[in-house]
Amino acid sequence: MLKTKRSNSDSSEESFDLAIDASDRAILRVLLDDSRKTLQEISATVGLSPTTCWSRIRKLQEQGVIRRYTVDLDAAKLGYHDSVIVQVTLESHSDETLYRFGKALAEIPEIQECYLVSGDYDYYIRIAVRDTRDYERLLREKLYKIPGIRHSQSHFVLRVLKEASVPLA
Amino acid sequence: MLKTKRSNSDSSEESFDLAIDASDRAILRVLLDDSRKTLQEISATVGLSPTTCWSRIRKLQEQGVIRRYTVDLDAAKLGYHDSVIVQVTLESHSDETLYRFGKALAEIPEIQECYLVSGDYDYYIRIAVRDTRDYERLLREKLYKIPGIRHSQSHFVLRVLKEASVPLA
DNA sequence: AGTGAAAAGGCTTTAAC
DNA sequence: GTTAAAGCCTTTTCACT
Repeated sequence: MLKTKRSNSDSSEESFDLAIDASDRAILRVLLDDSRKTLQEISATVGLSPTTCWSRIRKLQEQGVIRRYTVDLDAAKLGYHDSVIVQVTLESHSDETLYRFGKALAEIPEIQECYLVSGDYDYYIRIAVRDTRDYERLLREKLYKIPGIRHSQSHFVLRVLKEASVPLA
Repeated sequence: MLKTKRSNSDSSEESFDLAIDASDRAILRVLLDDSRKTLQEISATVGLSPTTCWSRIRKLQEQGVIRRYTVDLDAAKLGYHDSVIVQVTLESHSDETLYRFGKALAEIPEIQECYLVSGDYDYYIRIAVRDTRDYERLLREKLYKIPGIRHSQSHFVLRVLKEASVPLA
């Protein structure tokens, strides 16, 4: 097994590259598309026996490659018809400010994604909103209530071309 | 059943608000966290019988609220240790340019998310990269190969505070 | 590592309340 | 919406290669 020391890693205790081969990736590709496929169906696609697929899947779970089984929901059908990307610049870039701000953000349920990025220590946020009025309310009542914002810029999402999923090249 | 006509919707043929109550949301919350929970477990959490949960889940699937069952993968464990947010401004804002550019973007597997946003008709993109060298290669060999880019700005993701999931407030 | 058969258990459906 | 029950199919284990 190839083990390569990695410098960074904020999502794993293991700092080694895992031995994931083409069959594993084939399995993951099937599960990404439909995690309720039966072992027989998976087996037919990847060309291994159901049992082998099962033990590989179990290993992938134990390694944490598969973090969880979940559902993909249609936000619009739940009333969240729009999405807004907000870029926030903070007044202070101290560790404490960054930490406090990040924690406050994570508690807002409408926030779908939130990244601290390099450059000017900005946050990139994507918010799900019911409509423009809801957007205005969210910003005013929730986002701007968090102290420490120097500046923010919003962009409405006009079209979603691709949504999150891990590449398996 | 309350039916309200909606103006926009690019993800659904149905342009009505669906009748989703607190129990449905409770079920969805369980499934988001673990879509392999048994009906008995779900039933215990939401306080309805397994059969009722089952028929509600089936309805949610038919309505398209549940788009698919999938897995949540750890990108870092698959070798994608970093994430970069790229903001792209196009030279032309014609329909054809926007369409062609968007289509070309969607074909790049490393692109995790891609949004066309209002304002200056920019694209917001998040790319999964193996490391900084991989990032440079991706930009040079894939992104910049697409014609029509006026300007682009990259921000490395330093910390992920929250990842995509639909709010169920 | 992969395979195949066999047991244990859950899903799905129907029917009655 | 609920309970009960039946058949079917999966997952999971285990012994073997």
